[in-house]
Formats: sequence, C-alpha cells, structure tokens
Amino acid sequence: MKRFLLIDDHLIVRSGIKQLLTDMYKDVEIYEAEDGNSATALLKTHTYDLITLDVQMPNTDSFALMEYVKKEYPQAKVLMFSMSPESIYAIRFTKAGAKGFISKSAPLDEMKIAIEKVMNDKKYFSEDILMELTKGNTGATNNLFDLLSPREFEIVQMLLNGKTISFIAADLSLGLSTVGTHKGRIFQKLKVSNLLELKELANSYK
Amino acid sequence: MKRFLLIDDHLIVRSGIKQLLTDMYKDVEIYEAEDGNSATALLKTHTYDLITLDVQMPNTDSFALMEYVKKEYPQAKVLMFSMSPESIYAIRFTKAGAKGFISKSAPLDEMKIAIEKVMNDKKYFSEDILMELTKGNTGATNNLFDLLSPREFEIVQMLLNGKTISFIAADLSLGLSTVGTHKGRIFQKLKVSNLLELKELANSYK
DNA sequence: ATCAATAAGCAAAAATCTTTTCATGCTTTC
DNA sequence: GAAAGCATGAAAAGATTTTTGCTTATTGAT
Repeated sequence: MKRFLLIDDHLIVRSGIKQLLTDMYKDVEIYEAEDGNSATALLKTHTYDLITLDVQMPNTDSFALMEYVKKEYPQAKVLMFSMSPESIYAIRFTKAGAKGFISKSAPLDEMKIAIEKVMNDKKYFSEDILMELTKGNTGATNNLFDLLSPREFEIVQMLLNGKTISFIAADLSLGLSTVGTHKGRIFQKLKVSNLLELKELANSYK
Repeated sequence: MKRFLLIDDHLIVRSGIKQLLTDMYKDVEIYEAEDGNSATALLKTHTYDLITLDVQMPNTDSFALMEYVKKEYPQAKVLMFSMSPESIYAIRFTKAGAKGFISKSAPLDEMKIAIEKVMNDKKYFSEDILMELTKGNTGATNNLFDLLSPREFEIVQMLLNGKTISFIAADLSLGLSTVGTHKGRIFQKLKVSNLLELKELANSYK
C-alpha cells in the first residue's frame, strides 16, 4: 500500500494527480491539502511515500512549506509540480530539499517516471532544469540574491522598485553603461531574463 | 452518451476534468486538446455536448480560439476554466460567447453545477464575475483592462508574459513602432508607467 | 450624410538600453 | 609575492524602445 499527500490549491489538479496515481498502483491512500495549513496538519497524522507540492499557491508560501517539511520530516520525498516548464524556482526548491521537479504539462510517461524515481528516493529533473543545476554554481546559498555584490544589490532593489537605468545612473552618479553592465550581471547571476522574472524571483522570497 | 472536448495545456488538469466528468455521467466520450491546433482539428471531427477551455495557454491564443469556435460552431457550449477566480479575462470571454466561467480551485459541487448548467445551454458565472458583468451594463466597469481594445488586450497579455516589443512585433507581424505605440496607449489607459506597475495591476485582479 | 470618437497602423527621430571589451584595485589563495 | 578571481566602473558600438505626428478605417450618434 502506498500513501500520498497532494498539496495543490486547484482541486482539479489534485484530482488529475490522484487519477494518475490510482492508475499506477493498485492500492493507494491519498490525502489532499489545498494550502499550507491543511498540509502541515496532514503531515502530522501520517508518513507518506510521496508528497507532491505545487510551486505557486495563493495564501501559502510553498518554499517555506518545503523547508518546513525538510526540517521536520527529513526522509520525506517531495516532487514539485510547476505550471511552467522553465521555472526560475527549480534551483531554490532543489536546494531546499525537493527530490524532483516536473511540469504539469509533462507527458504521462515522464510523470510516471518522475513519480517512481522520487518514490525510490532517487532524483528526477527535466533536461533543462538539470542543465541549470549542473551548470557550475554549486554555491551553498539558498538565496540567489546572496550572490550579488553590494553594488549589485543596491541596484537590484532600485530595479525592483521600477526605477529605470537612467534614473539609477543619475541617482548613484554612475555612467549609464555602468548601471547597464551591473544589470546584465545581476540578470546572469539570478538566471532571469527580464524584469518580470526578476520581480517574480524576488517575490518568491516573500 | 455525452461527448466532451477538453482544451488545456496541462495534462494533469485535463485528467482531473476527465475524472470529474466520468463520475458525473455513465457514458462519456472525451477528447483532449493541448493547444489551439489540435483543438480546431478535433472540432472538425465531432460535435460536442460541452467544451472546456483554459483561459491561458502558451503558444495558443485562447481568446482567438473562443472567437473561432463561436463563429464556426455557434451552438457550441463553452465553459471557461481559469486559474484564478476573478480575472481580467472574464468579460472579454463572456462577450465572445463563453457560456460559463469557473475557477480551477472551485469546489466540486460548484464545478458540477457549472458543467450541468452550461450543458443545458444555461449560463454559469461565479458571484464576483456576475457582479462585474452587471456593472458593465450600467456603463462603468471596475476592471481597467476592459478599457483596452482587442488589439491592445492581445498585446498587454504578451507584455505580462515578459515578451519584448520586438518579439511581439515579429510575432504579430506588425511594425516595431506600432507595437510601441500600442504599449504607450495601454499604459495611458491603465494609468501605469512601467512594466512592474502593469504587472501589479494585473495581479490585483486575481 | 456627416461628425466625432475609437481603433489600428506606420515612419522617423530621439531617447534609452544592452553588449562587449577593457582597466583598475582589492582580496584570497597557493 | 605572484596568480587568480571578483567588484567596480566605463567607452563604444549596436540594438531596442519611445515619442510624435500622421493616415486610414470603422462605428455610433446626430
């Protein structure tokens, strides 16, 4: 018998995963949580063979939940489900202890593989994420913003407040291109490719 | 026998809806499309008792698809599924002919009601959207996005997805300055002065 | 039929941003 | 103490975006 915990705010998604799991295993026991509170409550009542966790949920800090799970239940096997294939969150969640990361639009076969792998305490990541993970940067930090130098940090905050390059340059008495260069390096370090992604990343740190 | 067409890019969501439908009706025939192309192909092969359509899909303009469906198959009954309960999309899709609008996180009972209503050619909308709709009749809207023209709305969506001016221009086969002008007009209508403010405004309708 | 308002589009110039490359100073490491 | 590496800064060239002013089409109201 396998026991699962599905954490996702969308009922219809939980229902889909449930379907998949009952297809895969003959004897399953499935628990569902639609937010962090019900998740922690359910974590206390049982141990699970696999926990699936949605990356983005309203009213719930998925990342904090992941950290909580890792701390309280170190053996827990967590498979992250994300809406978009290219997730800027992948690295953070992986460092926080997620064993796998898969997109909700992934084909069935891939999902099954991901589920089985993680259940057997192996890791599962899609190609693109794996590349991101292996690409240098084995920095032990959990917070990508820690990688920024003081100056970069100063500038990233202004960018997050909607300030333009030219405004920042004037404000800090720097050359236009200097600020531009900083911005480029910031984007590289944080692995984002535009302002909106940067904002999202920042928001994900609450 | 009931025949359904589910249009959603996330397999796991389709699977969830399928589950719900097979629970509701004894004899069902379910077709799935993960993008606009496969949807239009499937529309040609059968008529359906109900079509469910995801509001946001990558590589697919859901709104254009809705308009296409309405034009080619005026009797089709379309139930929109959206990630968030309130939505900048609600009115637009309703005007384009959607018969219902429901959130993916809605409780099971509500989903069943929505499905049944739309199948019986009645309308279904959640409270908040209904309010939005009735306000429209009296002239004033409380959703700034409703002020945008079709083209502007198309472009604002892409901007919210992090697309650049030049990408949008190429994608829509428009001149660079055309898209730039649209963007300027969008910012004016929505009273925002940069991308981040735009994003925030959009989020506030979620 | 005309007028006014809205929508859609573009060219060209001006403004702004990005990328590449390099220089310098400061730490850390061997 | 030399080498390696990072932080900071910027010029130059190139690319992109914004703004201005204008054209055309469509629609609704008078």
